[in-house]
Amino acid sequence: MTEITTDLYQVKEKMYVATDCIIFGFHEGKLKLLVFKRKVEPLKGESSLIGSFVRLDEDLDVAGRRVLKEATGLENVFMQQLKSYGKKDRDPGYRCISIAQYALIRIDEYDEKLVEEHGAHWYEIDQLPNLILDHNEMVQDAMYQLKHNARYKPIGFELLPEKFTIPQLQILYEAIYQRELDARNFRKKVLSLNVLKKLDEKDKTTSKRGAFLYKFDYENYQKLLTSGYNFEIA
Amino acid sequence: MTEITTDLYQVKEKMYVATDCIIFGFHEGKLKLLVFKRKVEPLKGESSLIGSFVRLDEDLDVAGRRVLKEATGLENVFMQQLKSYGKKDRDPGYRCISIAQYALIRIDEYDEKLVEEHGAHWYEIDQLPNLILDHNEMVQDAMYQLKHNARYKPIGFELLPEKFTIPQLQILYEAIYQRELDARNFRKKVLSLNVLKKLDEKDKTTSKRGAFLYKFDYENYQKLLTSGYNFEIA
DNA sequence: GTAATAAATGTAAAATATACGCTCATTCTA
DNA sequence: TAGAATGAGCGTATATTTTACATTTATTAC
Repeated sequence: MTEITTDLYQVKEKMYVATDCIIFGFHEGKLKLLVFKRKVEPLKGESSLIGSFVRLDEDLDVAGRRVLKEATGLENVFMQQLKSYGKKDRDPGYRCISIAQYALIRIDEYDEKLVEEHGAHWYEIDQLPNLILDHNEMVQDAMYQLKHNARYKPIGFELLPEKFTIPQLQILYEAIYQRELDARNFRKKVLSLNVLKKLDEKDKTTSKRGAFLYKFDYENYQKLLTSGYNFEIA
Repeated sequence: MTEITTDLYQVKEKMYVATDCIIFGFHEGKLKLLVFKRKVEPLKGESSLIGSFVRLDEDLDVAGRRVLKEATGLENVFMQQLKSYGKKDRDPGYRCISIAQYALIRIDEYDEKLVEEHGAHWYEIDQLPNLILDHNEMVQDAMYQLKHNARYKPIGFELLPEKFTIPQLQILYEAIYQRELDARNFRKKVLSLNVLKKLDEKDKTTSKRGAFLYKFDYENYQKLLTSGYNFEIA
């Protein structure tokens, strides 16, 4: 057996490695978080993020996607590592570190039944219940990260349906930044990024006139990225 | 025994948890990385980051600081979690995930003897040797993170001696960003941040006239932070 | 056909970033 | 001890970006 990672020490102790998922969604103009109810003791009935142990034959990111899929039915969504939480007594039962990963999902796409089976519930981001262990901290950190990332990468689009209007996009960014944005300036800015494809369709659910639908232009985004473009949004 | 973290699964498998340290320094106008030589098989003699298993009774960040101290003798330096590396086969010997943490140290402060004992060597950041396992990736990620962070948090100061001149600070930022900066604009910008205390001393090692020494003003920095100040540098 | 509603557009002022050249303080040496 | 040499330190003009703000337009409902 090879033993590679450490030079300094012989102290080799195994521990549990878990991953917890911070699942963001956007619905009715509100940024929301998917919160679960524990079904087993201890802390049965308490609110919590959804998580799982990482299996020995499973990549870390694969574990996150497995959890997400089992909780929501969704695959191929935006998911990114947030941070590891490794205080020695973070879990009172045994030593376990958790790598938190956060996902951005289109609420119209997830499987409600699956979610219900897990006792899940969407909460508005500023009306969250108290969560077990260090999950509150995870959510806070994820929220910070989301705000930060949304500013430089167009990840906001991951939370919207494939087709969306500029006003919808603005409301999303307002929810992320938790402040109001100027409609004219916002429109100017996002259009100037050249990553939106205007469609010939309109969405008329919010106005009589209707707002044009757009798609995110992944190809052009990639092209601009490699040419060293700056994507500061809003 | 309580079992808290997971709802979904009973699959509970322990694994090794390691931490690897990416140690940046700044010396002679160059950004450098501390690289170690493995002293044990397998891969004996290969270049590597320094790391250790995380102990069962040890917080994750404490483990990072322990490794850093044992490798360099330094405590109380800037250290921050980078990312977890968790591919199932990243270490050919056994399943082990590693949480990479990066440190910024003042090269004039570290204990050379300790470093030598570990077969360590400072490499310029653009002349690194090949490293074992996924350590190259860790360094790349850390470099990206450093560039990014240096832009919004005044972490650059962590790499300089306590007293430094503006031209020195500029050279550091040039090393981090890997491009030249305009001396007049750089000076204007950093001074406008109001986090530098000008001292009455001069450093005359690089010019006849001498350059005034400054200290980073942590107090004022904290004050400005809480008042929501924007710290974009360079 | 008119009232109502949100979508869409433009421009001027303020703030910020960039580009660029000269003087100053000090040391070295002739 | 005068003056040449060197990097430190400063200021201003221009370009770019951000902000603030008001009106018209397309469509539906009555």
